[in-house]
Amino acid sequence: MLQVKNIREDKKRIVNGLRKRNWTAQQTKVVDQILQTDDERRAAQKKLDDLLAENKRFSAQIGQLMGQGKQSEAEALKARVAALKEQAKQAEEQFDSAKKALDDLLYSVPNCPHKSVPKGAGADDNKVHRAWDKPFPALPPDALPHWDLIKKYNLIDFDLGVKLTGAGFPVYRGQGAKLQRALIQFFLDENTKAGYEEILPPLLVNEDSARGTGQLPDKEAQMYTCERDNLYLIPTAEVPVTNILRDAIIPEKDLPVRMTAYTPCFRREAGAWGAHVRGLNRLHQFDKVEIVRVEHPENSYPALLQMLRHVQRLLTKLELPYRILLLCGGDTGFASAKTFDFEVWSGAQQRWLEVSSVSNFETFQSNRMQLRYRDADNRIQLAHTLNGSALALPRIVAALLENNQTAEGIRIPKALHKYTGFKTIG
RNA sequence: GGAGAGGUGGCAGAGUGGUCGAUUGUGCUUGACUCGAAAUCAAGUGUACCUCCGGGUACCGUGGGUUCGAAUCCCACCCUCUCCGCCA
Repeated sequence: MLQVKNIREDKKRIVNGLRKRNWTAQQTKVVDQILQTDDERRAAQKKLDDLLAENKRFSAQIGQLMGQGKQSEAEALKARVAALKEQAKQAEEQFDSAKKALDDLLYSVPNCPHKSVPKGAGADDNKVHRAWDKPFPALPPDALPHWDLIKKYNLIDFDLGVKLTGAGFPVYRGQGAKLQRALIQFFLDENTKAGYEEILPPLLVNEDSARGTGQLPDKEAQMYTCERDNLYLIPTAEVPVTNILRDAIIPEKDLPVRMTAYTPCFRREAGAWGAHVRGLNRLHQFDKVEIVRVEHPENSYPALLQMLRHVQRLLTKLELPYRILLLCGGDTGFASAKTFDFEVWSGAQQRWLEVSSVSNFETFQSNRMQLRYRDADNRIQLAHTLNGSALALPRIVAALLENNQTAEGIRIPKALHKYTGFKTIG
């Protein structure tokens, strides 16, 4: 969540930021409401603190008097304290309600987009950051979409998934399963080479963790829950991996922290179903390798670009046509200040598929989870957090299958040969 | 699942109603000694919020309660460890 301090210091910047998310002038009034509520909270806290301080002084006096055996004087003081206590109770109620009102408001406001983020309402307003300027792979006119290729070569069985679990839970088999494993290992190896520590985290997280990265309180509908145990199935590795550093104070010399993790991801995705979500385009369970960084604020935007270059290298090695979009304000995720999406060209579907989203959250997550570093002057500051997919598997597989189909089978890119153990599917 | 023990500062570990935000040890930082290091000595060393920048308040697993006063007493919950059972 945003820091009240920042809103207070630079309200204009925050309001302008929200306008870039296509907020109306009316909606941005919440910013004033926050400042006003914060004033109320501070006043209430001052009042409460003063009353408590007074109470404490009396209590100490009573203790002294009792020690000296002056019972009657002590009793007299007790009577005076009783009135104070009533006031303190009221002050506490005022403080609690102001605090809660403030938190509710803060939770409802998304991150302020970076100054380089364009204004816009949705996907149509995104800017192409890097276009694909080479030709697309030449496919025969009867090229098959991946859902047909999957059947043809018996790589993934959706019907079996329905039998075992339900729609959106595919069963990978044979070369399909091996391709999955190969990609995971390829990504992890590449990420490790780039300096990211490999993490294998739990797939279930508790409430604190879900709140830390911003899945709670709002987006509970997105997650599968284990209510009996009050746990959540992770929608992305970002959740357990970033929360590793929840409530931590990192010495500045240990920055940046770079981590990578493969996990299955579980998403309920109550939303549109139809042609665009056929096959591997949208699933309830899918595999993803994630990269997470914790950075010094001064270094977070250079780090974001580094992550971009890293993901580009992965796609280049996989020989996939891709483009990079800079998301506009309206399309940028709630917690993010700046997001780039990677899309690969899906030759048979003749459309771009999102395979990675790389974001800088600045202090939005770290403020929520108290992820801090100690600077050279020994001051404690919020760190910046970033993450990105490197990469999400299903759509990578879709593009690989579609773009590389030949009469003799599906060609596997060279970089994967040592992982798959085969050069073609078929 | 059953039985027991326990959750206190980076770590270890005291503290069973008042001057305890907390003894002590250790670690860490700085200084002294030293050619340098070790050892030794001295000082410092939690977090958050508020502030008239003097200071104030809260936090001893979490939430309630008793009391003028709670780390300490009471209630509920959560978690960890040990043993048994089950199990990859």
